Amino acid sequence: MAEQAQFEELARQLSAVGAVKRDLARILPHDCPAGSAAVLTLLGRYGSMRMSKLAELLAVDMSVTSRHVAHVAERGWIERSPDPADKRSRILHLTPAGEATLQDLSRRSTELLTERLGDWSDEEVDQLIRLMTRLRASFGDCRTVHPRLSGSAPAEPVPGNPKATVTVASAARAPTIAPVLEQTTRTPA
Amino acid sequence: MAEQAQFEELARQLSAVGAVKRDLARILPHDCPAGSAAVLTLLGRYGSMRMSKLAELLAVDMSVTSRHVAHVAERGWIERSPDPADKRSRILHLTPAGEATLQDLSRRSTELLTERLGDWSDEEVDQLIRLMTRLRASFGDCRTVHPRLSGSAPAEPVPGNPKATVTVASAARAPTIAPVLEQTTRTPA
DNA sequence: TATTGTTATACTCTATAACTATA
DNA sequence: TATAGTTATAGAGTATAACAATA
Repeated sequence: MAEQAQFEELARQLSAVGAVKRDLARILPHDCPAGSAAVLTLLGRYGSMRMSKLAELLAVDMSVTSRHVAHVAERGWIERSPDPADKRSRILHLTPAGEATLQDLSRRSTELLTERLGDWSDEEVDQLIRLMTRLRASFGDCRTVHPRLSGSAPAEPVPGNPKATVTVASAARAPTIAPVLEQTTRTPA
Repeated sequence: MAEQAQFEELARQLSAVGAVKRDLARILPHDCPAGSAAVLTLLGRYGSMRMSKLAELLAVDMSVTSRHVAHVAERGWIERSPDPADKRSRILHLTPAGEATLQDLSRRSTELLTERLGDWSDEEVDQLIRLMTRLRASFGDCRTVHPRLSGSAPAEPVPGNPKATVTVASAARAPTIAPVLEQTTRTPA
């Protein structure tokens, strides 16, 4: 069990990591803000899905997701087809233009990270990824995705079948401090 | 050297960590948004300093710092005394009320983190702190503070003299991809 | 002329709440 | 009644640019 001083330092680091995120956001195309990039990235990684799934993955409210999705749809990067199984739902999927944009995004962020983290070892990057994944999981992130198994393993993209429609298994976690932790991404109406 | 897939995963984790930050922000008092909390935390940790130093530590533009500082000053948590050495500057320092608020903030965040990270070991938390610190440093964060020495050690508060006015040693780093990386926290006018 | 700090403006991201269409 | 998604509104955070006072 860690001490108070450590927790305060961790809180400080979390607060300060915003500068890194903004640096990463600055290299995005002008018509593709970070929210749009996140939508494209998740659709590219996990394949077609419904709004509610995407909201879960983005870890933001459905209303926020709706805005981001509308933005990328306006630019023709995704399409929203009706869900035959539920007429209230829409299935989101990347268009070829969206795939192209995604590739551009990937190229840009990889270029920047290659520059910035040139002196990091493979293991160090991996460790940071693992710890951040675990951090999110520890925060009761029921939106943390386990595409294959709902075990305690960190979220990974579907390795061999990245285009399969995701079925998110909610991580079973009993919140203690925040008993009203939202189990959905929805604002109670 | 890490691979592209790792960098993309890291970018994804950075994007997703926002949910953790928002969780942490939700427990703040209603009149103390995250920006104010950051100001108080840094003043408490590094002691009295000028606006420009604080902007450096916050890793945001001076104009943003000015707003945050105005907010906490309005609530009587800090005071802005004139700098005898430079009449343009103001020295920021916590008031007793600010110290009290800071203690409250510390208690709240510690409580939440103790809950959420109850099953983390001391070493794991430490490792995450180290990696995040290094991440910020790698991003040319010339605002990363090394109160004592400007070596490659992670930023730590001044251990024995937390109230000493900080003198930030700029991390010497030659940006390559972004040659116009701001060496100041200032928007070019 | 350059620097410190403030203010005005605009943009992004977010949550809350109210609404519709469907289940 | 409950759920999926949309939209309107408000709040926080940020950057840019223009400004005043001082160096």
